[in-house]
Formats: sequence, C-alpha cells, structure tokens
Amino acid sequence: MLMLWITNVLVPALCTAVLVACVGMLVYILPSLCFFIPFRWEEERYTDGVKWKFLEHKGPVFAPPYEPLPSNVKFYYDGKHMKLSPGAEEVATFFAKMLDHEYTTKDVFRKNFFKDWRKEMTSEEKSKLTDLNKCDFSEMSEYFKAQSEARKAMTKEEKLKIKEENERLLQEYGFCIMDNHKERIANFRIEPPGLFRGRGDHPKMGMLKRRIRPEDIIINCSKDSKYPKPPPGTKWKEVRHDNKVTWLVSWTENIQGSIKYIMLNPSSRIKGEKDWQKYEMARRLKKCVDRIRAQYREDWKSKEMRIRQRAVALYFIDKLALRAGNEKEEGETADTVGCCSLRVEHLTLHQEMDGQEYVVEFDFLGKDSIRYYNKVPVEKRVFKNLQLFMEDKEPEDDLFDRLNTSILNKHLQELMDGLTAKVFRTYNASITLQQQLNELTSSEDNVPAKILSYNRANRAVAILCNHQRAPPKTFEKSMQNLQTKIDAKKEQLADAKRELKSAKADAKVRRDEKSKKIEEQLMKLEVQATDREENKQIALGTSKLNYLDPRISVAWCKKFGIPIEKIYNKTQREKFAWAIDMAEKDYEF
DNA sequence: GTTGTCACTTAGGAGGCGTCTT
DNA sequence: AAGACGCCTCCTAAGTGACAAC
Repeated sequence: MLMLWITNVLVPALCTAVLVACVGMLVYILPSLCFFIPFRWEEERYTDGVKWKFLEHKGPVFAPPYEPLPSNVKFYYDGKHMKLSPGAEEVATFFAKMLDHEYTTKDVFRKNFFKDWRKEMTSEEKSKLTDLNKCDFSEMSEYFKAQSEARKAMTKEEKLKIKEENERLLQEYGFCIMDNHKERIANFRIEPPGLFRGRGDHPKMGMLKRRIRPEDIIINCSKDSKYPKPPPGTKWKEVRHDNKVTWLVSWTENIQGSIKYIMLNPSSRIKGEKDWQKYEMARRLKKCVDRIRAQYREDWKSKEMRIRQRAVALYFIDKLALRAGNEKEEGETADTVGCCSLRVEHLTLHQEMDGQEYVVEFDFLGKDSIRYYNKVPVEKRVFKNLQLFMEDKEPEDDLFDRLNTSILNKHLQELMDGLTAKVFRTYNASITLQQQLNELTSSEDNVPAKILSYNRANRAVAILCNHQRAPPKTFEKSMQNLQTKIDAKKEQLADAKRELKSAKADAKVRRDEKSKKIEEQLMKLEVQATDREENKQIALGTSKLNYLDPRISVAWCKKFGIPIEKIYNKTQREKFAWAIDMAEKDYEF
C-alpha cells in the first residue's frame, strides 16, 4: 500500500484516486522506481468498481447504407424476372453473397432465412414468393463476384485512396480519451446487417441480423466530456455516464437478444491491468493448488453425492483444463457442453483399455462446437465415482446432476479468495508452458532450434486446452514446397562439400565457411518443416493471447538471448507491453 | 435455488495485405 | 507484373461469472 502511494506522489499530474492494494504490483514497482520512470500501468487504481474518471469518444461508425442493385442485375422466381422492393432486395443480396457457402444448403439455414426474408417483403412479394427453391439469385451472386474481382484489379492509386480513407476513419473514430490517455478502441465499427452465421449446429443460422441505427445505440461517456454526435437527423437511444463499466457504446442484437459492446483495444491500460490481474490470480492458485488437490481427492470419498460430484468435476477441470460448463438455454444455441454440463452420453468408461486400467473416453462438443476427444486413465476412485454417477441414467441425463457452475464456483471461492473454475485453465496453461520451456530448451541450440522448442512448449498448452484449427486449405501444397526447398538445399550442400574436398589448402577455410552457412540454412528449413507439420491442426494463437502469462515468454527470451520479435508480433507486443517492461530473465510464474 | 441481465473474456474463421517468387 | 503464399487483422460468436430479483 505504501509503495503504491509513493508511486502516485511521483506522478503528481495524475488525479488522485483511492488505491487498491494489489500484491503483484509491488513486485513490479520496485525496480522501476529506481529509474523514476512512471509507467502507465503503475498509475492509480480505483476502488468500488470505478473504472475511469473521464471518458470522451466520437461514437461508433455505422455500416454503409444499402446500395440498390443496378437494374440489369435481375432476380428470378420460378424462371420469371421479378423486381424486388428495396427492403426485400437487400436481404436477398445477403443470401446471394453466401451462395457458394455450404451454409446455404442447410435446411435450418434456408428455413430461417426464408422466414425472416418474408418479413421484409411487401404483401405482394409475400404472396408471390412462397418457395425458396424457386428463387434464382445467380445474377446477384455473379454481380458480387465481379465486384470483388474489380476491387482486386484496382490501380495502386485507387487502393491507396481507400487506404487513406480507412486511416482517416481510424484517426477520427478509432481512439478515445480515458483519464489521461489516448487509447485505441477495439471495434469502433457497428456490425453490418447480414445473415447470422452460428457455429456448429446452430438452430438460428440464417436468421436476419438487422441493421443497427443510431436509435438503437447507447452511448457511455463522462458528463464533462464532449458527447459524440448522432448522424444528422437522428438521435441516440440514450447517453449515460456509468463509470463502473468499461464500454463506450452498446446495442442489443436481435438474434439472441444479447448486448454488444464497443470497448478498448487490448493495448489499453484498462485491459492490460485486467490481464495482469488474471495472471496474478493464477499465481495465487499456484501457491495453494496442492492443498486444493488434496482436498478434492479427499472429497471423492465423501458420503454426500453432491460433494463427490463437485470433487470429480474439479478434478477434470484441473487435470484436463476443461471449461466450467454453464447451463445453456435449449434450442437457442448449438448443443455444446463444458465440465459441469457433461452428459452421460459424453463419456465411456473402460475398466481396461490398451493395457491401461480405468480409462475414461471423452467425446463431446465444446465451445464453438469444437470436438473434444480424449482417452484418460484416472484413479480407481474417480472411476468408481463415475460409475456411480452414471448408474440408472439415460444417455441424455446430466453426469453431475447435483452440480452446476454456480455451486462449484461458490465452493472454489471458499478455498481461495477470487478463485473460479476458469483460473485453473490459466494456471495449468501457464505452468505447463514454464515447465515445457525448462525441459525443452538447451542453451547450446541455435536460435531457430530454440524457437522450435518454444513453439513445442506452446503446442503442449494448445493441446491441453484443445485449441484446434481446420488444417489450412493449402497445407499439403505448402509442405511440398518446403520439401522442395529442403531438397534443393541438400543438393547445394553436397556440391559445396565436394568443392571443399577438391579445394586447394589456401581455399579450404573459405570453402568450409560456405558449407557451414549452407548447413545452417538447411537446418533452418528442416526446423520450419517440423514445426509446420506438428502444427497442422493446432492453433497456437489462442493460448498465447489468453492463457500464457506473457512474463514467462519475456523471461525466456531474455534468458536465451532471443529477440522478443521472434515470439510476439507487433500487436502482441502492444498487448503485452506491461509484461515486456516488467519481466526480468529470472521471472518465475 | 432459479432465472434473467449484464459485462467482460475467449474463440476460430475469413479475408486483406505485404512479401517473395517466377 | 502477376501470382502464390503466409501472416496478421478484423470480425463477431460463444463462452464465463457477478449480481439482482423473485
């Protein structure tokens, strides 16, 4: 507390605010104090959930208005040309633009689309257009394809002009003033209208996402700021001054009825601080995780069913980094589950499998309908408990019928202040990265080999967290190309070696250097090939951005003399600026 | 407990864009 | 100059979890 106060005194220009003690902060402030450089993330914290004192911005950028099709682009119904009213035409173009996508062949998508499209039709259109199968959007589709080609074929000057206009928009609307800083806004453009594309088997796919107007928009800014102006002739739904929240703009979306927000970029103070807090929470878990593990193992034996279920669920969350698994409204979203919402049908128990005892086979769809498939040997006691939980149940029954995320989180809260289910994912991801880096990195390796080690450590985390991706469409091709390069390089090396052998004594040294250089290049290519192959179906980005304490990576770079640019690109460096400044080579998560 | 609301983080895919190759 | 390729940015959906009201 005292340290924080001193920092504030050192930055007298800042308005005063009540400080919140944050253990992690002390660790960082000490070194920077020595240099008297006040970093923005050392500034005052507010208490009572106050997020800012001053907030000024220009409001959102709306989607461009609909431009009617030229009259030569026709729509046909049952083979006959039909001129659509502007409202119906706009919605038709949304469908036409997706014609090449698999979505438009799906029954649910077509049904939802047609139902919503009809709502935009005039009564005359409504009575004529009764069958989507008789609608011919092909001219529209061709027209948009041609437009897209034309855009690609634009001259340099035309492209530059568009770029400059985008830049102007960014400069005008892409920043806000929050307290003493100009901050980048993440998503200052309002989502344009279109057809809803849910992930997986979504019951609402194809529904019309309606156009957002100024009248739908709530503005949040400070009273003493210059309020954003609505477009001429329009009004905001509301202007409010709520400094307990971080958003600048909000509106209610019509598919799920949920609220959408415009918020700040990850590089902003408010997001960076939150991110830091998240990792500090995970580090607190590290200190007491042994105790918690001992506790849930004990609870496997409880005479109360609800406690056993809680303990087994927590074991899964800890061991397998499963998500909490909130309940979802049936029929409103795709059928996906997390830990607490697992159903009997998602597990198969094997007394013995591939020479291992007590194996649990998981097979379910998680967030974004990504499949989780895993065969895990578990303790006998867990296995017996699972048998008990599954006894006399139907496949579609809840595995943990006495548990939900709220109960689980209440329990976790008692074990450690601020602990929730998702902290385990952060903790296990970060600790895994640190361990893997320690195991895999050899100081004798050259830079590419070290980076391969880093990526492998990152990969271990991505596998743990089940971060998958569809293999890139060009994957096979790109592997082939790389192999061709490797073969060529091998050839080149062989040549160089031959030359070395036959070279005269005075040329040997030079020839040798040449071979060395080629060898290095070859090695680099081979490392690249290995990395790419191993990464075929794994997405590293999500864990890097959301689960791995960036200070671990920064420290690793410092320790092994790797430039930070090799690990984090520009955006990532901006997001993790706090960590890049904070972490020394001996940082330990 | 249960339900609903709200705020915020986490997620994969599409497509743009810059660079390298031909 | 054109085309291929791979990385990065944008987009927005889909989660988590706090909290209030009943």
